[in-house]
Amino acid sequence: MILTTHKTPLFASEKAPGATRNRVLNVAEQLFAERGLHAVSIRDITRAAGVNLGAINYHFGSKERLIGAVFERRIAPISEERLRALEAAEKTAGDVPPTLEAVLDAMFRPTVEQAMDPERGGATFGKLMVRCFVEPHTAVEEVMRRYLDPVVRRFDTVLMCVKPNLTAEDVLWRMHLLIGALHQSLLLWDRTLPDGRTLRMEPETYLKRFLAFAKTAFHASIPEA
Amino acid sequence: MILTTHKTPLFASEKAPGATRNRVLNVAEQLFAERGLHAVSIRDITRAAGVNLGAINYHFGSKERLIGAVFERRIAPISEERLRALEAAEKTAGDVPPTLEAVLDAMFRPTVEQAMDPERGGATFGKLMVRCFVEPHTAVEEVMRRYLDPVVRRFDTVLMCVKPNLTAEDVLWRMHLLIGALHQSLLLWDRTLPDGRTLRMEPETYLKRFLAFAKTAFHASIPEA
DNA sequence: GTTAAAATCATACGAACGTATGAATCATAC
DNA sequence: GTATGATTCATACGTTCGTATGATTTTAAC
Repeated sequence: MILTTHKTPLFASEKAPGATRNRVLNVAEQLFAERGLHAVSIRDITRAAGVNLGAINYHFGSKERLIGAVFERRIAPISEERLRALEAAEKTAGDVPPTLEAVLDAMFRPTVEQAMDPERGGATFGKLMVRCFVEPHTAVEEVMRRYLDPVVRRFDTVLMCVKPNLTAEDVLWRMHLLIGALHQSLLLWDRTLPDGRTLRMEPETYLKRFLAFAKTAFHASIPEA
Repeated sequence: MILTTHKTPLFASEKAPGATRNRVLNVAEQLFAERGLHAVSIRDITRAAGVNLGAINYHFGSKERLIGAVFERRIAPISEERLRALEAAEKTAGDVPPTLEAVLDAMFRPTVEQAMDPERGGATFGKLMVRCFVEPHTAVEEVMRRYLDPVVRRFDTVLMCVKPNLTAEDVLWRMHLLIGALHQSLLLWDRTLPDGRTLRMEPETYLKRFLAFAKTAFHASIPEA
């Protein structure tokens, strides 16, 4: 019996499969990053994407779920990369804990590299991520819990071995300070400052400098009392 | 000629002057900090404040202007404090530039102390400020430009004397990283983490630790190439 | 071609939005 | 008292919001 069924269709039209869905995701990411989650209506998105108003509710169910989908598309690979890099660092280190440098690299390199790669959202997603951290949205919070919490917990555990002189609270607190620093720099990445300057730099330079900053900051001794 | 006019009226009612205006400001600050600028309607505010719907447009002109007023009420004193503290540090130092520690203290102490003082908005305003940084709003941007730009420019200049081995871009970039770190910690100040922990600590402890973090981070050497 | 599912479309609904208006109420000055 | 300005109030306007619906078009399998 010969089955002529093919799962991957030969496109009769010029349109790629999921073209509408993807265009909506891209445009939504762009607009959300530029104006904020609440300030963008689904009409803004469908208009800019050149698709029908109903497209969003058809493909995503609701605006809420669209926001979740936009965020998840980028955060999922980052979380995986982070955990993979951390594991690699542990493997390299062998029986002793990995170096602080290696752990911080595993934590921040995935985000920075993604934020510098136009194919994966570039600076746009960087800004969106900051918004998702700040603007409370049920759908986003669920996605963040699912992807980010395990990462933070995992890194937290390792870092306590790397820096045994710090308490658990110290480690967590410093980690969050660095995440905040990262976000701020992503937010300002392509913004022109009041004096006309910009903070843009080469991706590799950025990564090196940020990691140097992070490593030094993390080594700060705890003040007495 | 005896004028019996008095500018400060003896209140016939129990209501303080500007009571409605102030209640609106307080409630709006609270709600904006909790839910974000765009997610709060003026009906939410007037309902929570127990005042008439028209009160906001009567006292502030528009929602936009209310947002500006809420933000300005807190950021103005902070900006003044920062500049005053920086001047004091320069005076103390005499002919040489002030220490990095003193400059960072002048920059961050006002915000932290305000964020710890319930009388001046406490943690609520800390969160609101983060939102104002992230959510673009015409009225807020104008206020931020007016108050924050001069401060950053002034500190920038001084810091370049304090750390002459850094370029202007380095100084600016590190300053923004630290501002991001500060904001993140304000945002998380009273948030319960997934494991039930919190990052709350004594104000004086917080300030000491953050300044130690900032000072160390700022001293980080620039990576080669 | 026929058929059924998937996708797109124009359109409508009720709710909530920011703002404006004019009457009612209050406080103060004479 | 009366007059005047400041404030509060109930209410209405036009717009935009997210979502739902049913018709229409497109796609893929036979």
